Amino acid sequence: MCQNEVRTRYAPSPTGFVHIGNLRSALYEYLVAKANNGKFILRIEDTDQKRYVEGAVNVIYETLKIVGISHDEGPDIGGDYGPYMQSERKDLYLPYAEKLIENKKAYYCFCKEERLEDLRQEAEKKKIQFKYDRHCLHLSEEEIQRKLNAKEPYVIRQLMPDSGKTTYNDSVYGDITFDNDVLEDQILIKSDGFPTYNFANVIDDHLMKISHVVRGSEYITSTPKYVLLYNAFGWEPPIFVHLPLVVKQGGGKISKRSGDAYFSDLIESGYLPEAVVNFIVLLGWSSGTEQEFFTLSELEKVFDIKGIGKSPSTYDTDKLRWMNGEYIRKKTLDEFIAIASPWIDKALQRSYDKAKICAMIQKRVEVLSEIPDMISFLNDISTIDVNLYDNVKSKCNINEAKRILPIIRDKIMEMDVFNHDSIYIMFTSTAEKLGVKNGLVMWPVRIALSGMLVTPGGAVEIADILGKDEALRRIDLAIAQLVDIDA
RNA sequence: GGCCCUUUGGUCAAGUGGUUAAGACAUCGCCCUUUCACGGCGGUAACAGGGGUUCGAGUCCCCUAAGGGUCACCA
Repeated sequence: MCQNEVRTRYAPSPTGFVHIGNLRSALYEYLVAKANNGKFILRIEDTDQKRYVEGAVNVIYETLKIVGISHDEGPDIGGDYGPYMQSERKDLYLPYAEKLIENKKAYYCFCKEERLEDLRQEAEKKKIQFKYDRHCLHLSEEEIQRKLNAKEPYVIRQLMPDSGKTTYNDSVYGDITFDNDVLEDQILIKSDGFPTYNFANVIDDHLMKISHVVRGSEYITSTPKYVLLYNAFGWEPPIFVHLPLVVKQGGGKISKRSGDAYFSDLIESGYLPEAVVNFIVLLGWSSGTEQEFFTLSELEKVFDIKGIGKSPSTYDTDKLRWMNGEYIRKKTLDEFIAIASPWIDKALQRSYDKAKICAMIQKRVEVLSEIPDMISFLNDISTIDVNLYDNVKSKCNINEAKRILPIIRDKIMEMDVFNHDSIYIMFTSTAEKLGVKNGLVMWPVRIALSGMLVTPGGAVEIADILGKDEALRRIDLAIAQLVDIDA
């Protein structure tokens, strides 16, 4: 294997859902690897047994699959550096921690959680930052051995230097320096025997030969601790690539309550995976060109770490909607029929020509979930609000409707061929004969056919979809309603 | 609060000392037109503030402010 191979990893913890910030990380990690002919590894970080969620790992596989990201190594497909499920690696971490203890870079801690809690509250009262007081650092060898023999629960803590500074280079943010004395003696091994994320990520990234650690910027402040760990082991740290956060409108981390933040929600409400990917990759990354539409495979070629910005970006649904609409419009009619069908079926109680409906709505749909409301009038309509006949621009009003509708009804009756073109000709020739604008004919017909002020498509398209019989029925109904109205 | 990071229009953003400071979404207006939408054309709108450095600063430095992140036996 090539020594300088680029290897990145997506290391989610299986909490049940993948939100878009998380998905964006996965995307960037994938793209950093692919743009450099590298490998993309999936590792599941399930060291917190308390947070285990049934089926969550499948959600992750499913999400990656829908998005079109495929991993080169992972729990489901194996690889040379497995296992890829951290819980299955459990026993591998302790020896590393013990080695650190030997080298005086870590120590056993037997402090009870209650004691820590008291310390924490005390610190809060004094308004100072809580930091473990190293109570157990000074235990004698014998004392430690005695407690160990007595099976007292313990954790292992990393011993931080208490002076000096630690600096590391980040590909996005540049050099970042921390005073060592702000670093707490963090826990490496928990009392249940599992490693903490803080320990496991370092061990695993090293063992799995991860070259670029790509992750959210919330890890910036804990990275010096990891660097110290790499140093303690004498390992070369990876290249760090911290990503600016995606925040919700108004600022703040994306959370469950901030709307359509979960990828699965987006898909269920009719956003296209490729649109979401395209939108999300542009949140914090720029190609430097004017191009704004990218397929995944294009991104695999042009993605560059240099294009990643430093400032957090807002998750703005307006632009996502627009972009989704663009993707919908770019589809062929057949493709659109395929993705719109479930939504049409959901809305329609009677059978109409789906292709005609799709041709009509394709340019008007931004998100698939809009479809049912858009076409529900095709089922049936309730009593028409006669005020809808009033329209200044087409010079229509109730009286004109009363005049025009019966004429159109008779014309339709005479038609043998009832399709888009013949309907259009019938309307326009009628208008011509009457010496009025097309709009004056189309307006009342469209209202009579739909009962709505705004419809996806005009009188011709709607009549065509409804068919001769239904169109006639609706116009008759409208006429009957108008008879009793004095305007 | 300590530490770290960020700051170009409402939003996404280009910009790497010299530009009339791009482009996109949104918004507004006009055109097209069979309502709406699509499409076309055009408009409004930004370098957080203050000091430096420099012939010259959105670009470099410092301070202030605002926002965010982080301070767990979560990741």
